Amino acid sequence: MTKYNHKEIEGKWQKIWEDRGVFHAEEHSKKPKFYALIEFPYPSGQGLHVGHPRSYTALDIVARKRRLQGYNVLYPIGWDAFGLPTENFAIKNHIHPEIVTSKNVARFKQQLQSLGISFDWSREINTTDPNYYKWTQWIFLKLFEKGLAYKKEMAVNWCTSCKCVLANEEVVNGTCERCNSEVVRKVKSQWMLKITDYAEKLINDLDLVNYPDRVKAQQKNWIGRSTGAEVDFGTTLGDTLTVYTTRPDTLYGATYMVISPEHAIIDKWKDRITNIDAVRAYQEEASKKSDFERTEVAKNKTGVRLEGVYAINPVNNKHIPIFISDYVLVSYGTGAIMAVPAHDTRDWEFAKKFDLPIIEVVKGGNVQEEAFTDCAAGIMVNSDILNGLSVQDAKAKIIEVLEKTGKGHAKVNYKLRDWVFSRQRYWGEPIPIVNCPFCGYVALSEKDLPLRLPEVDSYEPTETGESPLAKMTDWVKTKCPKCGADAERETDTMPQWAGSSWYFLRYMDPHNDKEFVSKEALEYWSPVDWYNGGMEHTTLHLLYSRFWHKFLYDIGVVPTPEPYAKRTSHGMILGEDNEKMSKSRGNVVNPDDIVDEYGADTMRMYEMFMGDFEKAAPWSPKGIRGCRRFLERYWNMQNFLVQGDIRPELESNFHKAIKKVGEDIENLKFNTAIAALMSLINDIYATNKITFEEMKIFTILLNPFAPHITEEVWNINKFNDNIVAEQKWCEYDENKCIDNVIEIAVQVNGKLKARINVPADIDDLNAINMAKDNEAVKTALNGLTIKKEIYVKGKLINIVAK
RNA sequence: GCUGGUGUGGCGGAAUAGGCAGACGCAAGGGACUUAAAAUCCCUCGGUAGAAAUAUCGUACCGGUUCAAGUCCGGUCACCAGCACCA
Repeated sequence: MTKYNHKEIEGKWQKIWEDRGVFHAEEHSKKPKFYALIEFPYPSGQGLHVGHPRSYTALDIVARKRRLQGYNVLYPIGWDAFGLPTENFAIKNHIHPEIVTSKNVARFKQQLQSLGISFDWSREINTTDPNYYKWTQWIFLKLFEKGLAYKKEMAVNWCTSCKCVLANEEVVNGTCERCNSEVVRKVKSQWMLKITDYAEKLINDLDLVNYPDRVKAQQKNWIGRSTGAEVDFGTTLGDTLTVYTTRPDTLYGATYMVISPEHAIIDKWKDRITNIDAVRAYQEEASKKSDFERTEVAKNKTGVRLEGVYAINPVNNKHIPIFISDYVLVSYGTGAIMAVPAHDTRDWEFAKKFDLPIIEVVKGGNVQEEAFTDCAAGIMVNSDILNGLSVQDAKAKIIEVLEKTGKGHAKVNYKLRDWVFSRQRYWGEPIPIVNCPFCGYVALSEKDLPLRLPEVDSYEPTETGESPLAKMTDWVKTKCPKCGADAERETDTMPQWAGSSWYFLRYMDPHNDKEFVSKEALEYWSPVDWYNGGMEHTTLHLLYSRFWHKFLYDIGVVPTPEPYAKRTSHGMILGEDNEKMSKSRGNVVNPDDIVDEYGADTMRMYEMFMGDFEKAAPWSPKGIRGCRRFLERYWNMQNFLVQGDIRPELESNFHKAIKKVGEDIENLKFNTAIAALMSLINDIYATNKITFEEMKIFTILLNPFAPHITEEVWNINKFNDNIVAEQKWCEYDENKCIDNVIEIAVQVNGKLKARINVPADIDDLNAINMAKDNEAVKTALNGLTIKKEIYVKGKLINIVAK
């Protein structure tokens, strides 16, 4: 037998697969379907990273196994190609982003194909293709039509480097998620999507899907549902101020009120507030701070009292002072709170600083020393009608009273904000809206889609914060689709998240030019059966795409309320130094080098073997050699191949391995599946030969992990034509997984004394008797009285003696 | 601070309806083959004591439940991720 030569084998089989189209999903199939999905890559200039294939290989293994099991598998691939890095590269090097994109895509494609991932390349999509973004725009128009897309003047997150607004989800620790530059607040008119309308469904419908708990928890956390009440406080100036609180039970403990510096009532009261200058100065100061600065000084509470006005507590008519302070956010609840310093840490700090009264209303703490917040089990005091009630009962009762008197009502609030959807950049989907001086914002009609990006000479973002498209006067100037008057196009573009919010639908029917997807394809393929991706998208792409999908479901164009039936998440591949791979650390591993030196099969094996799939794992250049050795050992088994069936002495080894590998693949335990194959090969080597039937089974089990070498072995030995086209996944027989003779551990008082071999079907009494016959056990029991004997079937005997 | 998670050899990691801790791989040491090296094959490989049989300790730390705890319960510490003045 020749030596294992990965270079010859891998190129050969990749070509055969491609020529025969063996991985193309079938149309109009009667087979059961299986839709596996990975997050389509952003084709960056750096090329593929060793992190990418971890996810792709994992689902490739599942997809290949499912094909062998008779499923019609859809495992598609495409390009999430709009976005800033490409645009920035284009600006710097004066190349059109479209050209940059197609170059990067070609590189990525070649790299992915060298890994032997069984993608259906006939369904390749690209978000920057007008035939694709036509339908992204179409979905936007549907959102607009239903009132879920609206334009609003508001304070937004502005990245000083990208010169572009960001969604809340894109701001991390006050900096830009992409470039880490400072994010400041800027008031701009922006397109928004009403994701908040779906807050409740996005939480509740997590019950319908199979996601890891950590993903569900993170999404719930981000949406941030809280239940409480809105309470109307009167004021001595006649106006009502409504506050939101999760603790209406503590209403009698409210000793002052705080409104955010941006609260609208201040303008209304400007002539009645006697210290308006001080108030204005504070507002001015607060507006200058970025969100980041505001939270940085979180410990140190600041504020100014509004002189000349009091709020009136609706339950006891007590007059309490009103402050403005930036610890109250304008964008949450009503922008106003009742402060209960006895039972809220922030209010307590503020009260201490401004020397305000602290009234205990739940017994149990020492509220002069610190806020007593952990008081859910406490009893109400100093609260008139609530005295003596539990916190829970007090909540219910006070809400009842407020509702009866019209002074308040139960209320649910969310931390989730609407999605800021416009970007002041060139390389994105144009928003298909025209601003008409007479009709306002008017949608393009469907027949005018796609609205193509105009050719421009310069894509530079502007200092003024306007989109580069605004400079294209010919393109901007248009007629109102409704009244025909002179009008202007929207010049902002959509964020990168737009195209990725529905791409999995397009894969079902990628070449359709009449509809975004045909009904038939939707009915057959929906939902995605298994979606694997990174944790970093939990509150971005994953949330956004669920929102879009739910909207599409509500308007009747998709058949399922949730897009993904099952979601799993892979851990990151770290550098050898256990740090995140990055150019600046110099610890990046290029997959091309690994494929060249060891081959794609070794690379795939190693990425699956290196650790728990769901956890981060450091790259080890030495560890990869173990996987290469394993494949060579597999290859070399051809040297001692003999005719014959599974040998009786290896029967249970094989059946156990079939069971283990199959189950482990379904449970993302690729590392232990491979370990099982390594153990099996060690067992085979111990006998110095392998039979044809054994080789066949081993080859099929290994095929999803190492598809090239297994095809070659299959082909050389003429088992039949090729695995993917003809072979079935192996079955195991539960009865044959059991050994005839099993080893049992024998303990005396919990300490291991011996191991004995017994027949598998031995009964308790005989097993214990055999154990007691053992010399080592006899010695240990010498002089002791047996108190208790425990036999755990097939595993262990424990004899308790004194 | 809140939410979720993790803590096991020199290293990556196995083992949870409680039942032999360290599977599998890497590294290391020894041996075979070789003029030599590489490759390959075989053996050893948690600590302590011992020539060995063996004994004893050992899954972050303290305590508990149990015949039996890496696994369950109570508490502590450390680290990772997400959120964070959200009332």
